[in-house]
Amino acid sequence: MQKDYLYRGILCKMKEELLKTFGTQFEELLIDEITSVGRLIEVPAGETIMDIGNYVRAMPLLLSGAIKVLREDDEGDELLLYYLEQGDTCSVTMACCMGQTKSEIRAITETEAKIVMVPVPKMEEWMAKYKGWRNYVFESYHDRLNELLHTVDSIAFKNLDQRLVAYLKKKAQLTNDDCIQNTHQEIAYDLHTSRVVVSRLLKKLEKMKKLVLHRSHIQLIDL
Amino acid sequence: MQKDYLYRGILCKMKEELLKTFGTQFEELLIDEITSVGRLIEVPAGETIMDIGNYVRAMPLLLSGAIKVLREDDEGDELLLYYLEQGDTCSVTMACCMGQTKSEIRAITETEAKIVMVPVPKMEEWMAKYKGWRNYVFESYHDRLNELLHTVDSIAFKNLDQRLVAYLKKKAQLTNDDCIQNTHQEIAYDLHTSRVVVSRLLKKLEKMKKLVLHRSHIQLIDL
DNA sequence: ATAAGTTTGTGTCTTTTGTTACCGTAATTA
DNA sequence: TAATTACGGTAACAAAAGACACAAACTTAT
Repeated sequence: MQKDYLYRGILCKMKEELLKTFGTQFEELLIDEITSVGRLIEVPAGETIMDIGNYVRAMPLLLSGAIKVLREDDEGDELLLYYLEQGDTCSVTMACCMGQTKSEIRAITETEAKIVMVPVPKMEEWMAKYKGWRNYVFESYHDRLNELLHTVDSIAFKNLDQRLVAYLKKKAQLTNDDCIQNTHQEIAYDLHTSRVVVSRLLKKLEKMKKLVLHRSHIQLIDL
Repeated sequence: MQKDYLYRGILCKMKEELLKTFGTQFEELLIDEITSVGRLIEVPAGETIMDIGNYVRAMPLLLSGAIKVLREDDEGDELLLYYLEQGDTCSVTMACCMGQTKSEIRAITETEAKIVMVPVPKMEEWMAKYKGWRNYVFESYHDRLNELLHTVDSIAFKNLDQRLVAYLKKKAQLTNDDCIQNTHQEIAYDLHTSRVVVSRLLKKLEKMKKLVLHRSHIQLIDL
């Protein structure tokens, strides 16, 4: 009895969350289906929710928080590709589900995140059944492709100092905070460079009065 | 009378070509539909079939030949992203069709190419109707996403000499010819670097007996 | 309080890549 | 045939980024 009550409470909360994020683009019936087969999880920051080489059995719908998606080189060094935000899903993961192939990327929660996991067979079923779902899946692919294109732009066409500035701006926007809570080493990992180089460039930006450096955090002034 | 006969001949040829490339993955009914609404075009090498900023009204199915897909920076300099080959379609273009947005990329025929152009409204219709089409569209997105990931790898993790070797190998595979018919300047454009740098690296490879340089073409020996 | 670890600043050196300039030769055109 | 253009080789130099070494400042654990 008590348990059943609790369970219904969780479902209610989940439907509410789904409506908040997807209410305008998903059919009500679809939302109900997601509520009944999806699993709502709340993940703290810094958790790896998908890793390179893993097989994928479920597709994530991000209700809140941010997830960073990255790629790894032969030596195990990383490169940030892009962030997922509210309403996004991981297309690469999706593609892996469908194709039964291993994941090519790693996904780590950047902040605390609420995620609904949808089992793979359902996503195929809904594709034929709900236009809203079809459009969503396509738009996701579209968005991710475009984001990857801009990632390519930034690493192929921009210098490290420009990339660093863009990185800091994006981070501030994501966390809604002008104070970046990262060490130089962490930033270096994301940009796939060395700590020394990041420190050097940050110092240059500080001299240009664009930010103020502190231990383990950076106060943005005017980028 | 005469015209009608000719027309049927073209349709026959088109269906035959479609069967050759897509016979195993598309339903027969779908092939018929494509034959009746699609437009078969034969494009010589070097033609721009899609450009940055263009709106897209049709989706291309590549029956034969190769298409290079590239990105441009602020100064108008280019970077090769990947090649499309037989059976491929341009997902970025597709995404633009659906979303009614402008193209983010340029597509140029690398060799002579046979392409079937499918009007946008049909691709949506078929998505609900044919499982074969749905799978194809998804696989295309998947493949393109993965190719872009490997493009990112190569520009972020590899040195120019490694990228050059990979470029030459790919080109030889595409044209099925160990002799690369390009000037150093053309290669420099694709790799987004300068002619001098390409000449330098090619000379190094020649000294290592990996290839032989000639005017306007390069004979690969052992890469 | 001391020791150990973390974080950042800085100097020097090397490698990689980009830039400019100039020359010789091959190909094309007048 | 002469002039022009395209292509490639090379040297010299500059800029960007990476590698290494070490010190100073700050934090945490003992």
